[in-house]
Amino acid sequence: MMRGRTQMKTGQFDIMHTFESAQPLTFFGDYDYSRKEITYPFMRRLVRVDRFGRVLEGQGAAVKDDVARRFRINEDIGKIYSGISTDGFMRDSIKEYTGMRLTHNLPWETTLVFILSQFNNVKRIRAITKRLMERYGDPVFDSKGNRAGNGVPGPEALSSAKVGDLMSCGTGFRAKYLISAAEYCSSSLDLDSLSGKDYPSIKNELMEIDGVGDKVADCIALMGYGKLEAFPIDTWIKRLVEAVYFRGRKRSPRRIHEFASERWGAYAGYAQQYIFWYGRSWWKTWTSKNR
DNA sequence: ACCCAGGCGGGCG
DNA sequence: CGCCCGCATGGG
Repeated sequence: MMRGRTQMKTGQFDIMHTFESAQPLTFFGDYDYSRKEITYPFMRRLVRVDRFGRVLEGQGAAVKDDVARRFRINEDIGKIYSGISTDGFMRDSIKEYTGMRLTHNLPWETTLVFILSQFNNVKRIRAITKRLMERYGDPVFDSKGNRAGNGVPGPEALSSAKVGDLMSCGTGFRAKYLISAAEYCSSSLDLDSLSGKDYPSIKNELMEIDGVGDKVADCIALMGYGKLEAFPIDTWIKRLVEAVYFRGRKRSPRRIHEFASERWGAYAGYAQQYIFWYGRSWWKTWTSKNR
C-alpha cells in the first residue's frame, strides 16, 4: 500500500470506465464526458473529482476522505491485477478496461441502488434512482453555495414513503422492498455500524433485510463495505463463468462461489467486476461464433 | 407481439 | 437442498 499519494497515476485510474461500469456512482452520480470529471452528492455538498482522483469541488477533510475511500486511491491496483490475471480471459478483460476501479460507496446508497437492480436493467435503475433523489433527497450545494440538485435519500426519508408514491417513481414491485429496507435500516439496523465487521458477518446481517438476497448482499458487501472477497453472482456472471471455466456446463451459485474463492481469493470481487463488464460484449461475439 | 433486464420471496417436492 | 413461479416497467 503506497502512502502519501494524493492522486492516481495515469493508467491506474480510468474515470470513464469506473463511472460507466454499473456501480452505485453510475446511478446517483454524473459524468462530464468533455471535462472527464465525476460529480456526486455527499453530506449535502456536491463533490467533483477529476481523472487523477483529485478533488476539484467540495470542502473539508470529510470530503477528501470520502474521495480517497470511494475511488480507492491508495490501493495498489497492480498487485490486484497480478492476483486476478489467472488466464487469457482475465488478461483480456483487464487489457480492455485497464484503470476501471471498484468504488467504495456508502452502505445505504449501495443498498438502495442494488435493491432497485433486481430484475431490472442499468439504464432504468439510473432513471429510478434519479427520480427518488429529486423527490425524496435533501438539497445539495456546490462550492459557490448554489443548489445543485438533491442527494440520495436516506432510510429515514424513505421509511415513511407510500408504496404508490414510490411506484410513481418507477420502482415497480421493488417499492415494498425499498420501504421495508428503509424502515429496518432506520430503526433496527445501523448500516454504518457494520463497517468494522468481517465479510461473512456483514453478508449475514444484510440478508436480514427484506428484498436483499445472496446477490444483492454481495454487491453491498463489495461496493458498500469494500469487502473485495465478495463475488456477486448475477445472470451474467453465472453464464459467463459457466461458459469460460466450465465448458458451458451448468453450475449452482454455491459451486461458483467456491470456484471464485479458490481462484481469486481475496480479490474475487475485482475479478467479478472485470468479468461482468468485459464479459457482456465478449458473450455476444462468443455466442455468434459458437452457433 | 414477444423477450429481456446486475433477483427475490414463497411454495413445493 | 433444488426447482419453479410471479412480479412492474420500459426498451429493443
